Amino acid sequence: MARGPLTSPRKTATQERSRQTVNVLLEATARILVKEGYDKASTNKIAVAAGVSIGSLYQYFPTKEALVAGVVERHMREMLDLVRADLAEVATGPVDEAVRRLVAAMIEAHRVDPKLHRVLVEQIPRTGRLENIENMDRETHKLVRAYLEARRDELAVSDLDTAAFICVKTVEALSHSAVLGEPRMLRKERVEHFTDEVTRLIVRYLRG
Amino acid sequence: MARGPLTSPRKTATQERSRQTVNVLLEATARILVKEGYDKASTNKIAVAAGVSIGSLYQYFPTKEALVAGVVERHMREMLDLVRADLAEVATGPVDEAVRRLVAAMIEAHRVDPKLHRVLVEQIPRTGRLENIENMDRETHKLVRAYLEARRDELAVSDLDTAAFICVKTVEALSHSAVLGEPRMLRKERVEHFTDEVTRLIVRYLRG
Amino acid sequence: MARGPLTSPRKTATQERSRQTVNVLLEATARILVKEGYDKASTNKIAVAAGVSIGSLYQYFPTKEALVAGVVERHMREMLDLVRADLAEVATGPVDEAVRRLVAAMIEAHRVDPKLHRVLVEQIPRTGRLENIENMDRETHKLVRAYLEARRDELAVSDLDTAAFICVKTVEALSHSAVLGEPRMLRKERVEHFTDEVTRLIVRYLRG
Amino acid sequence: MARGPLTSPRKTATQERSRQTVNVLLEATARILVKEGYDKASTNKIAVAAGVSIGSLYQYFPTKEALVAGVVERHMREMLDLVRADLAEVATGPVDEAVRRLVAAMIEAHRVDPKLHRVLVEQIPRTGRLENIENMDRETHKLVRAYLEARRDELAVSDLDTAAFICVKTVEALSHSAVLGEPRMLRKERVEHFTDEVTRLIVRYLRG
DNA sequence: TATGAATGAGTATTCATTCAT
DNA sequence: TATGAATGAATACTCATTCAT
Repeated sequence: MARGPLTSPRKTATQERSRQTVNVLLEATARILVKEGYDKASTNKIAVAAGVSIGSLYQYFPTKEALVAGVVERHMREMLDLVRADLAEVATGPVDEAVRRLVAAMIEAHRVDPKLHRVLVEQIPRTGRLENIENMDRETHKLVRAYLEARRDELAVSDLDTAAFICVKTVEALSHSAVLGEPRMLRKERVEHFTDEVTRLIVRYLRG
Repeated sequence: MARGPLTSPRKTATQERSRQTVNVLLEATARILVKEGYDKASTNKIAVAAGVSIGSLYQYFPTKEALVAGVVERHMREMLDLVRADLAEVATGPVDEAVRRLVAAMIEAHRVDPKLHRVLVEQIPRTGRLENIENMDRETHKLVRAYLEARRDELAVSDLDTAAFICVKTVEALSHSAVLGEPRMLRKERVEHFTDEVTRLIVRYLRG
Repeated sequence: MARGPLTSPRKTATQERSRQTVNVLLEATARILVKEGYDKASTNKIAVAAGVSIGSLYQYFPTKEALVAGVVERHMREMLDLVRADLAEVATGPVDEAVRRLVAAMIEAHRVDPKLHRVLVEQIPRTGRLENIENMDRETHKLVRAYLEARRDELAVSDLDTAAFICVKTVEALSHSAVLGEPRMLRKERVEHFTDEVTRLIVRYLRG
Repeated sequence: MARGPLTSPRKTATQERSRQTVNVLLEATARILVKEGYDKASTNKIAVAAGVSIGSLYQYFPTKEALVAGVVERHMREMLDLVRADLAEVATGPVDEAVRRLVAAMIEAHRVDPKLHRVLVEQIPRTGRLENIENMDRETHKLVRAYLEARRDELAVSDLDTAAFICVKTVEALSHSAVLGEPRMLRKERVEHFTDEVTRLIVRYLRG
């Protein structure tokens, strides 16, 4: 895209500054959400924590909902990226390997920022733009469904949608509960065991 | 009902009136929680909806938290009672039958009041008395673990705790998602199918 | 005291019971005032502390103000009685002895229930029946003025009212401040000294 | 005003506006305290009286206590400043002159805003920042004690602390009672007389 | 006469959002 | 474009008092 020298679509200083501010605000929001919980995370507190005036905050995010949605989307994207990357690597591999990777990736994804994840899942009111918190699952569902479809003849499943639904929800729920509710289940010496068990659960279901 | 001569421990009018008020308040709270969500469910609104003065509300529930906790506990008890009753009936039966009952009961439990369930799970801040929302899972875990222990020699599981954890969380998550997120998966003609699938998932895992 | 049989103005059982209840209520009020302060001393709390129903409380005292006024009046009467008794004993004695007794009595009076005294003086809103908290001073003023009048020719005062005003207010203020603000000034070994000083202050003023 | 080259620390418009708001709030608070008494002086009423939104009130004073403390401190400072100024002028003068000035100053101080003074003294709950209402007396005590120390050899007092305590409390109590309780004692033609009497009381005590 | 459940106006305080500078 | 003072509706909760039983 960049032909000559200096023609590269460099961001203007202003654009750069804006991006900066947006970033700073999202990070401050995440921090405050974790520290104070959703209810006590006021936009004024967030602005102070970000070192940005409340006026500027509203320049970039017109409502509190938009601000929180920003954090949610960023967090979910991060998690999804991990899963997507891992799944891509095994997209053409055997089922047991693929499932194991899915499980490991999902656990890893929940470890990106467990405290933030908990707040987002447990406390954010699902209204407006925030209704779609479960988007990640929908995306994962698509990926898994596509994989199952490709491997259909190896599998003993009647209904691809139900199968994908079960795989994704199950792996997600177990990762979530293990990371957030039973951290001792994921101590170094036991992660392997846990991953094995979940993998077995899914593989047997799929293979029949 | 009172045959004997005046000895029956009949409730006083006063006690009866109090019990009434408490009930009315819990019901109104549930209704408002569903209609407005946790954040907008103000105690004043609830009192109006209950046809009770705000003063009376605070006579019975000293904080908003206590009021919501009352609703949570009642709802969780209802759900748990369903599961417990069904599980008791198959406590000595074969694994596949028991699992099928667990799955069916869990779906049924999530159908008691799905909208309320969603609000309670998604929006209630886990602080103080409200921290224990997941108690139901803990109770169910105990029941399932006891069952697995009794049937240990039929099962191919190494670690009872992990196995119980996986069973409960998985069935709970799938029921929850199906009832709340994919209601079409539970249309009359498909409930059977869905129950079959989840049962298969668990049974194969346990039987090895 | 009772000569004839059964003619004594004996209180009926009912009257006795009423008097009891009133007493219990006044005592509970004083207790709660000391423990919680005026603002947090609610009539409901007082009723509970008195072991009396809120309904009964309002049968005997139609408003919170009346209840507190009861306590104020009782307390002020107790204090005043002490002063009056001591003053009566020296009503015909020499000035220095009388003043010393006034000072001692005033200190004693402030020691009857200093914590209650503080609450009554510092926190009770002076409205309605409560406006007259300073009544005690007015009574004492009369007594002292009468004494000064009787001894007028020994004294070097031009104006009896001003002199009485100065005596009473001064002794009262110093007793109050010593008892409530500088308790170390009234330790056993120093009471004498303090009493001496205050006595000297007043005697010199009066004697000229 | 700004002669020099732009270096004058001129207040920004913003700072000026803030200072204004604070002032307006303190004045409204004093007004409402006088008109309604402490208990009925709600923050909302005060905000309305100040022509300021309730939100702004809380921007500057985080609690009702802080607001009232602001009024108390300002009022006590005003009173103290009067006393301090007068005392400074006679710090090296003879005892009778000094005492007379102290008495006159104290009366003057109580006349700054007698109604407000009454409310502050009689109704403010002594908790937190408000505990120190009697600070003025403590300050005055220091000043008087220092004076007495300097003049020690002219005086017939054994104990400087007790003497200072007696002087300050007595003069304060008499001024307070005269201004607030017996205003007729301070009518034009009688102030002189009253001041004389109080001065005599103290001077004789000190001189022995 | 005693009871205590019920009342509801009133309180201090918060916080998302606006807008003059 | 950035700032932060200002806004005011809304909130959880209290308490003196009433009145049906």
